[in-house]
Amino acid sequence: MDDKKRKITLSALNVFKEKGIEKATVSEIVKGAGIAQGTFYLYFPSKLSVIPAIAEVMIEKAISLFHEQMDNQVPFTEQLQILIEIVFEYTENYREIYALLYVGLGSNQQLNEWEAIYEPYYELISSLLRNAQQNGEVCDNLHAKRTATLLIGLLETAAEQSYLYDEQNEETIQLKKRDVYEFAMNALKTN
Amino acid sequence: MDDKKRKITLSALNVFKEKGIEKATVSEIVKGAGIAQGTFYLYFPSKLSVIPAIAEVMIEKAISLFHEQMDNQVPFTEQLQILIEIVFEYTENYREIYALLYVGLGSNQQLNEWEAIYEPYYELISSLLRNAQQNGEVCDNLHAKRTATLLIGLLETAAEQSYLYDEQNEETIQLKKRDVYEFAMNALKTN
Amino acid sequence: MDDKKRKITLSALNVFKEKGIEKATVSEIVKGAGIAQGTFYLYFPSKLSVIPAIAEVMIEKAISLFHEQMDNQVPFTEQLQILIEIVFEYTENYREIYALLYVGLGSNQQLNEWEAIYEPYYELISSLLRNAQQNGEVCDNLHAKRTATLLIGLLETAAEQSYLYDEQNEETIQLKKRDVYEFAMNALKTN
Amino acid sequence: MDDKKRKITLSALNVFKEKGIEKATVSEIVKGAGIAQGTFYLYFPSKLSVIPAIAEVMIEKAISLFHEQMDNQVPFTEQLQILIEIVFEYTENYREIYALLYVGLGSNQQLNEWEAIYEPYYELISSLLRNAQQNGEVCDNLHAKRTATLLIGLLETAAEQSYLYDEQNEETIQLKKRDVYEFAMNALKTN
DNA sequence: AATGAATGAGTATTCATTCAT
DNA sequence: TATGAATGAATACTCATTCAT
Repeated sequence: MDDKKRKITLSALNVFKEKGIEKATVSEIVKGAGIAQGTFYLYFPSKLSVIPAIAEVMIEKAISLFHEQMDNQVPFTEQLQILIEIVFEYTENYREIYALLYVGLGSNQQLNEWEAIYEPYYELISSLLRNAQQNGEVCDNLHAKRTATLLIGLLETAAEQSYLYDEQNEETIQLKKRDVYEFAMNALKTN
Repeated sequence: MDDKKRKITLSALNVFKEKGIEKATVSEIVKGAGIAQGTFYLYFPSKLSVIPAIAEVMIEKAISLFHEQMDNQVPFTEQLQILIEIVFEYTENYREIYALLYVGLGSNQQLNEWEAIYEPYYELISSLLRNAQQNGEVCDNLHAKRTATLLIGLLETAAEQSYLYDEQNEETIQLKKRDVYEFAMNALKTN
Repeated sequence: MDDKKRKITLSALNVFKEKGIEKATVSEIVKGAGIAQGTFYLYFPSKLSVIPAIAEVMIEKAISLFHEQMDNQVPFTEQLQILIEIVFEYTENYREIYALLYVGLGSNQQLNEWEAIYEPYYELISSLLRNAQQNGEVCDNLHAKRTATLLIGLLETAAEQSYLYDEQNEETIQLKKRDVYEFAMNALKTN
Repeated sequence: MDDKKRKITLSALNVFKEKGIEKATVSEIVKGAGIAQGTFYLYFPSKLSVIPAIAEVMIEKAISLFHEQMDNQVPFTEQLQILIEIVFEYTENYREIYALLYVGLGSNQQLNEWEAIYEPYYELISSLLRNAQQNGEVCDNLHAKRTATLLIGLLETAAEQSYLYDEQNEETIQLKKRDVYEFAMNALKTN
């Protein structure tokens, strides 16, 4: 991505996170990016059109977290725990912006883009499941890609519930992680 | 709820659904409610303060769908299918508004209210699970309330994915329902 | 004056003093008067129409201050000092509302009323001057009524300057009183 | 002053004069200034913040009237008459706006600015008095600056009374000028 | 006379976007 | 490419006044 385009995207990410999409001003975004007001419009046609670029950046972050922390050598039980840690970690940091993007893309009628952006992430989890199936750790009957989608949905929802509703002490968060681990493991395991 | 307050809430629900919260105008809301502009402010202090009232109405609708369609006499496998139908049905109708409320409550800093409003719905599913546990249809080790929360999250996420990403033909939706049924049933069943 | 009318007038005086005429609300005025919103309009046709009633009350206060403190037996030099004290005292308390009324009456196009309301006060000072002229303490050539008008204007302006501009320590106020006493005494005395 | 800022100030002066500060609309002000609505806010943060700029313009006008009409060569008796003419002239033109500013600055809590803005005008009159004192035309005991303040107050009040109360025929105005001339001359002259 | 719920006209201010430089 | 001054459309909220009770 062009250097300035990236600067704008990252600045917008911060401003959207702090103010929400509607209350964020282009003026603040360009201030954060260190460019002039008009320059913004050389790279994006409108304020809302930055949103898909932000979504890309966020999935990049999730995927790079995955590559940093995931270990292909360990058994699936452990891999699932690592995955849960990853999802909880990025949810904690990006929960608000994630919800904003979800709505923002909706109002922007670019939901199809949303799916395309998520695609590589789903694929990553799919291959994890396929490996586990080959090792007999995960039930063979499950369709890897579709199950990956459900699994990610489950983990993200659990993380959101954790950071959204609960009083957010370390204890309840650990409890939630264990709960969702048990739930998912049961759902996936060979009988 | 006061008659006028309810009229305002329902009108706001419709307008928010069509335009989104930020682009909705109080002027349209009152037109829909058949009252004068100033009257709105006798019942709500601001445009955003209608949001919790809408959330209540929506949970009411979900709960009444549940009471209409759920059958306490049938086995849990069938109850789960009914539950999936219910969640997919209200998600189809209220997905956008649901997401809007999520963000709206957030910007309104009333997220704790959100949990309180959801509470009776979680409790409803909990009792379903407890009955199934007594009948030996669901694994006894599971904590009913916490599992209910995860289960609802899973079903809602699946429904959202279905209506959000997919091309929304009847076939893929049926496939998604089957997938999530299998996934959840595995997660819950006694071994 | 009718009891309720007086209650409304006094409440309006307080609210106007605190908020200014434009920012004062009828709602606050009636709250202060302990009556209902609609009752206000049984006594006054509009918010601005209370202003002349307030002006009357204020001149009443000035005149009653005069009757309380003025001593007809003492020489004019001393009477002038007493008059200065009176004007400074009511200016300190009612400066803001006085200015508001001045503008308020203007926008209300009732300036002629303003003069009529002031009339008894001017007359009071006139008779003071006439007495002093008979006693040879004040120059005989001066037209008592017209001089009274100038004198009141001078004293009120001096008091306003004192409370408006200066840092309002007791010392500068005493200095101002002495200045205006000398100025006025020179202007009035027989040569 | 910036060209646009001056245009806005002068337009606001006119609109305030016609409608009063509260009833004046920014929309009218910008129409009069020949600029767009938003441009107003590039130069002033709010409608009320134009007031000090107007006050400056008005004192400028008073001072330039003074420089045009005052003659340093003539005796003080004549200078005082010229001064009275000046004060009556600008009071006639700017009485309403002057009162509005007085209240406007008050509600704006910028009364200290008001004094600072008036300062050069007071200084001008002071030097007039000092010259007259050197020529033995004005009593040496008087403190020039403090007396100047009282004198201006007296003249402005007299002019206001003249244009405010009286029926404003040329005769009563001339009478008022003569009255205030006698009053002031007595107050200032050497005995 | 008294009430107070309902009305709806009216306006300052913001900010995405443009365009002359 | 880059700038940033200028634009002007768009809207939540207030509050004096009314009127059915």
